[in-house]
Amino acid sequence: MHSRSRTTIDDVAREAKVSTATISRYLNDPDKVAIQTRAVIAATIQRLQYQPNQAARVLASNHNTVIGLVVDEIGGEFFSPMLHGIEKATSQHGYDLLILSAHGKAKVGEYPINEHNTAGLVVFANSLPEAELRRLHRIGFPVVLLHRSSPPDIDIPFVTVANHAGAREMTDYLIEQRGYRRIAFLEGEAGSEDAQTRLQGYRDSLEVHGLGFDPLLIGAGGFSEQTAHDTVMQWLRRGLKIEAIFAADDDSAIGAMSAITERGLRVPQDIAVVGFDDTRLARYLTPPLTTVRMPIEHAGRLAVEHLVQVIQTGSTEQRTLLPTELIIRASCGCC
Amino acid sequence: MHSRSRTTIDDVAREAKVSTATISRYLNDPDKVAIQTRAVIAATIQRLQYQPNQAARVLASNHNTVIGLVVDEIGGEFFSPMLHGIEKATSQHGYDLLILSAHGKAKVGEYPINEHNTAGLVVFANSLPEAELRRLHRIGFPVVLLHRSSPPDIDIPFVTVANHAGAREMTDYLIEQRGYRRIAFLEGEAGSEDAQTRLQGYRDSLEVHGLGFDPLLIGAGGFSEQTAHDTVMQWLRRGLKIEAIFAADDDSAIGAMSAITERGLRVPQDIAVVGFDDTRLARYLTPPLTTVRMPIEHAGRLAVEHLVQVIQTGSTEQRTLLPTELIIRASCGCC
DNA sequence: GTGAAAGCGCTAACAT
DNA sequence: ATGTTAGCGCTTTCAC
Repeated sequence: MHSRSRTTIDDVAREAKVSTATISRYLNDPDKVAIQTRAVIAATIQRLQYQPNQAARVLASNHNTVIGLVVDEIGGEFFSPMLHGIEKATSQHGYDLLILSAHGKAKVGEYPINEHNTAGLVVFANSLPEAELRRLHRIGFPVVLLHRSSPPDIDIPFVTVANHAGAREMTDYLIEQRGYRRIAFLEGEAGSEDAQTRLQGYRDSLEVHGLGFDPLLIGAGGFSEQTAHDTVMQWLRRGLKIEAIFAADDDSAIGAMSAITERGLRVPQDIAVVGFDDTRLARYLTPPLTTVRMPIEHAGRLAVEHLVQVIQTGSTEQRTLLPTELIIRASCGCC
Repeated sequence: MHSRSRTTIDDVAREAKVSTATISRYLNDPDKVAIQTRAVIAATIQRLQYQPNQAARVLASNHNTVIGLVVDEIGGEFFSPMLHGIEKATSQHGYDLLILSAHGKAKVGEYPINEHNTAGLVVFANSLPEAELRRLHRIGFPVVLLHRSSPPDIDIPFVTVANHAGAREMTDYLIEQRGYRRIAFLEGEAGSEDAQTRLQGYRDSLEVHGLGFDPLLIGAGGFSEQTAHDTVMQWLRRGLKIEAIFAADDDSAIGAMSAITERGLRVPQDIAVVGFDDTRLARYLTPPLTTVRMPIEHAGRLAVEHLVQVIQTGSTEQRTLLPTELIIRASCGCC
């Protein structure tokens, strides 16, 4: 453990021959201090290498400039742009960023980032259990949800994307433009709202087109290359008849493609594959991946901006649904 | 701003009819509290939805479990695996992670994450100026550098990869196995030690093979797809004769490849391209990218583990140099 | 096993 | 413009 730092505000005050209050003023609003005094203090701080103790400042002022981000696990193609957007917006607004990977680690009421060390929280998907969300909401603490909506009976602002419309559009396209009938779906992670909504979009499209829903055509993708690969491998071994695979995200689309290729089949001639997200990888795949583009970075930025608004004004847009866009490349058999 | 939280340790103490000291003991070491008292306290905490104030705990105990990570900007293919490694190791050792994107924002002595709110720091590349590094070192604060070495006259532990050997090996391969003579090099970011060391590895290989060093064959890559693209475009327009391009990282290799393709040339038949890092994208490119694999995630994990060791025991390995590995794919013209 | 009380380093009235 | 002082919420001796 690090020993207590030697230099405190008292040391500086003593050396500069002023009171601690003046040092504090200098730190928080230099204009309130005479210009000559300012110079003396600056020199003393420099000489003593004084570093204000944040914990003490927060405690005394009940005011802090840290924005917390709760995620479950950092990984996959998805996180990089999201973090980038969040980080940029955070520093633009003069806040620091505290990232917690919750991993479902703590019990409710035991999260190491909460109302005491942050000014507000961006909560990704279901990285926090609903009980903790409710507790935060009850005490009026600023929270913005990202990639999930608010529990129905309370109203926490959220930023998410049009998953249902995107999935619906993609499926419509596969049916109407490409003429596929037997379209399999690789589900996302259990419990993920994104995952569930995309599945619903797919099902609704099938229904509208009078195509029966076949449970055999639904498999686990887990937002993971490996999981998707294994599922598709099984389908293929069993000789399941499939014309196209709609993967709930690009990572699982990659897994699907590699499984198909390994079985000696071709994408899209034998089986078409499409994804969701349009991560950076998508256009580099062979064939390039048809997918639904999500404004990942933008969503991250918006979440922070809304949070800052809540922190500063007490309120913000309740619900933000960002549009998606169909990106047609070769993997769907269009060209 | 969030108003002060309603429930404090005093409230709990009063309601539970014990002293604050007992609550504190319960929080820090329940065994020191009688079992019946424990139950009462637990119930009271639950009922009052009490959340200990971290700032106050840190202040009073001078002890915290946050590990700080300083980066300059989150983005690119590189960060995702690095953060993943860091995050995993951090939580495995029971610490929380505070990430600061420094962006060269603060003056020395003004960093929002320092000895007061963290138990130690992992500092990525040159996200912190040397003066701050020296200050931290002077006060004996635990720091581990990642992807840079220690300033020569002091000894801060660091974890980095064998950039020189990797670049050297790659260049040797291009010359000896592929027979290229005119090999251009796309430099990395100015000031980056990784960048500089890779360039040196390239130059040393040329020299050993009796190939003169041609300054015209060195261009800006900036660890960026765009920068590299522009540089290569210029080279091509000027009709510079090049057999191969060694990009200082995979991102810039992608830019090089797209510039070549846009000019109607082929990789590798007309110009070979190789990169450095082996990010996830590399194998999906067309053609797949020959590159130098770096254990990015592992390096991140190690940095944290060494830091934890410093925090807990006061010392650790001074220098860790992780090996790289040549990954031969099609972009170098091998197949 | 538990309580009383003195801080931790700083801020924010309130004085002067 | 500057000093005095009472906390912020918690931990930690030292008694009992």
